[in-house]
Amino acid sequence: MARKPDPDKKRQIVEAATQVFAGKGYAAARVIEVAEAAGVGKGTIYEYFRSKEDLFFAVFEDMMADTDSRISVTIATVSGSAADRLRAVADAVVTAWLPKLDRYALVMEFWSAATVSPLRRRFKESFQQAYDGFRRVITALLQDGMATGEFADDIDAHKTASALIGTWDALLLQAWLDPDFDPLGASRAFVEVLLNGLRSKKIKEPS
Amino acid sequence: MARKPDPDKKRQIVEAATQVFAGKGYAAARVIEVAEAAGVGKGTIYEYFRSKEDLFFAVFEDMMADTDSRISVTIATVSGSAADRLRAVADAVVTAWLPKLDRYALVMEFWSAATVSPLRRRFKESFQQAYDGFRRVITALLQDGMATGEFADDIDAHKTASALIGTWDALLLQAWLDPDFDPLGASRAFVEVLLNGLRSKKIKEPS
Amino acid sequence: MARKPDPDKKRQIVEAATQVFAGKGYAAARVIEVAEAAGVGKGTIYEYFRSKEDLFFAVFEDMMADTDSRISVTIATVSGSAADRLRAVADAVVTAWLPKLDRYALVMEFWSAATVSPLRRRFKESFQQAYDGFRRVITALLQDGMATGEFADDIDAHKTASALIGTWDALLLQAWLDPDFDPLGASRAFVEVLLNGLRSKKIKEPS
Amino acid sequence: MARKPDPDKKRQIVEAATQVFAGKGYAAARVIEVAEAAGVGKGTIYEYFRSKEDLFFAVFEDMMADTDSRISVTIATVSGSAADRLRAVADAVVTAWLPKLDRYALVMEFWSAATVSPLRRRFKESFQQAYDGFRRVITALLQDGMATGEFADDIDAHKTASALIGTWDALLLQAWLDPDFDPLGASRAFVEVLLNGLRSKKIKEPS
DNA sequence: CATGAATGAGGCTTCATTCAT
DNA sequence: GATGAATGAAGCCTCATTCAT
Repeated sequence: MARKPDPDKKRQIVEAATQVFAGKGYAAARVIEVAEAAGVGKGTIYEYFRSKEDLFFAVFEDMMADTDSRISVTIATVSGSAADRLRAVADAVVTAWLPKLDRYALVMEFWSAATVSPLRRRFKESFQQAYDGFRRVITALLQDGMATGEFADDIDAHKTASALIGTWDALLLQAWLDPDFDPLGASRAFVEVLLNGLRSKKIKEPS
Repeated sequence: MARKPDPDKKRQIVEAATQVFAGKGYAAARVIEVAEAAGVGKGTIYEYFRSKEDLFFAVFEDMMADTDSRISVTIATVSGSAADRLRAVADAVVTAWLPKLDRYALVMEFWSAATVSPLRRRFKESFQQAYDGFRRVITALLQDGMATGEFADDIDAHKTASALIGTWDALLLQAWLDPDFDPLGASRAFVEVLLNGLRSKKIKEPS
Repeated sequence: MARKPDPDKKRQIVEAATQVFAGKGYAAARVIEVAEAAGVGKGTIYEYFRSKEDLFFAVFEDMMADTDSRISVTIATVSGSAADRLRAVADAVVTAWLPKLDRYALVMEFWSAATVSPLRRRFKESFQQAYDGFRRVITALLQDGMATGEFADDIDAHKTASALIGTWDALLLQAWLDPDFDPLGASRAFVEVLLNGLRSKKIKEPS
Repeated sequence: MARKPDPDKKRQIVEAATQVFAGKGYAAARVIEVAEAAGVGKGTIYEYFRSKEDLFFAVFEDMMADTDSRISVTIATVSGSAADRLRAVADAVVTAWLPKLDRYALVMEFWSAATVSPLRRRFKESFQQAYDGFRRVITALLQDGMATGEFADDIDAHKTASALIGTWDALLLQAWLDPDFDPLGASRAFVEVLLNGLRSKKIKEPS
């Protein structure tokens, strides 16, 4: 019987693993469950991944790449005032994640794994990289606004960007916890307050 | 009469567990390690906690209570303008956590557990409760400022509060990831921008 | 506070243990449960018994002695024809056990322990002794009937006695299994058939 | 394709378990001992049985089925007078068990388990079923004899059957306890007395 | 390449027993 | 004597991984 070679099998497994890990968490997830979800035999997993942990990392990288690309696309596409671009990015981040809030649990899992696993370094680095990349984008955006006079010139762009990124992170977390929470609304309201603050000329120095 | 019951033993175990769980993560931590860290026998753990998971939840509650009480104290103590009180709260939150950033990993563990464990409901509820409590405090603070005319009257206090809380959360996370990151500085810079935005009369409506 | 010395405490513990072992079986019973049932501290058990197994054996001996004395009393009391005495013994055995069928489980436990425990020899010997004693009594009774001409003279009294004892054993077992089963009725009906057989002159030799 | 599933492995494990449980008792037996006796890994046991207890129940059912089938075969095979058939059944029961008296301990274990284990319902039901089935057979045999006039017509067939079954049970028990005891002889002698009693016309009513 | 039967290291937990009070 | 807090040996079971087919 000729076996149809399936070059997508790896992807198939990663996707199944994403579902399973998101649903039950890494520790509680069983390799056999991933295999079943992927519609392959248990042994097949090990044809493509050295170990469960390796598979986990593959899921992680897949997710990071996915998120990353969405943001990049948004940044590249939008034009207009710095404020408008910030609004667009904010909306892009939140809406990119909203439909897959169920996978948000995975992010927690990744953090958690970053504490524990021999992979911790890889995870942490990847996370930092992602954060740094994103922060750079936001920082640049803010500095752009400052350069054009749209924003006040005494803003610490880097720190503000850091905080802002964290805000989105946390809004999504709250949405995951509470299905009634409206992260997009909160994000928008918050961004407006922020933009307002950014535009003002006088910023009181932190004591 | 039997050996005198030691009322500190439970606390002693919780503290040891906090260390161990923070260091290696819940899944990787071994009950015997906790026992050794606490200087008790393995069986003793089970005199005080029904299971490893139960112990984990105790660690969680201990941390929540700890954080909660610090914030409450700050709120009760500080007086002055709404802005000053917000600054004080921000500093309190960040500085309360900074010295135990090493335990921040635990928060990740908790999130993770909230997804996975049979305790998930208890975790989620506790989390939401803590978040709600804190959000209520910040919301009240903002509304206070609006009532006195210190802040603009067209702010969505609740949403802003949600976002702000998340911001602190995430700043600490970044600090945990990157020892060079300065969460207090970022928090302060961000709060100033925010306060500036809050004080302005005209806030553009989100589209 | 003067402690009232309780010389019956040992008995108290044996009785509690009887209840607990009968209810849950030896293996499933916990020493603490016996202690609680006896209204003493866990450590107190070890003041009177070397180990859980030792306590178990004490329960066993207590039961054997109890049963033994009841039968002996019956035998000594009843007079009349051999048939009537057999009827009386049959009724005595069954009715002695009926009210404590709940403890019948204990007999099973004892058998079971006889297989396993380091005490196996003691158990087996005690059992055999009890069986032998009882068998001797029944054998004598049958031989008595044969001597007086009441029973046929070609009966194997010893073997018949063995079987008869086993019958009662097993009837009680069935009663324990099935609360609707009437061991007394079955015993009586069976004894009559048997007596009828015993009285007849012609017994066909087993092939 | 994976290693070819071995349809005998389950049987192999049940047989090993029968040996081990009979030898040391259920509680004292270790799963690893069964595994070693079966020549498989510890984990393999759990491929075929949910738990140690489950395995125990499988051993039980195996034994019951085995006994059952031997009796059934005997019943179906033998013809002749009711008395002859009863003799044949008696011999069949005793000789079926004699060669595996070493496993008789298991029956004790089963009774014990029926008291204790979460499986108690299943055990008890199975026991009762086996007893009921066997009793039905013997009852029918007695009634047959009554119908043909071979036995007296005032016999309580059901009760007599109950007692008779118990007798065999208990004879085997005595044989297990005492290697010198001759259960087949006792059974035969007893059956003859009994048959003699059954054949007589006048049976005194139990008071 | 794919599979899933087999494995065994290692975890959590129980509970009889000890011994300080 | 009495107690019950503390202990740790030991068992059942899970599940990632291997490898014969």
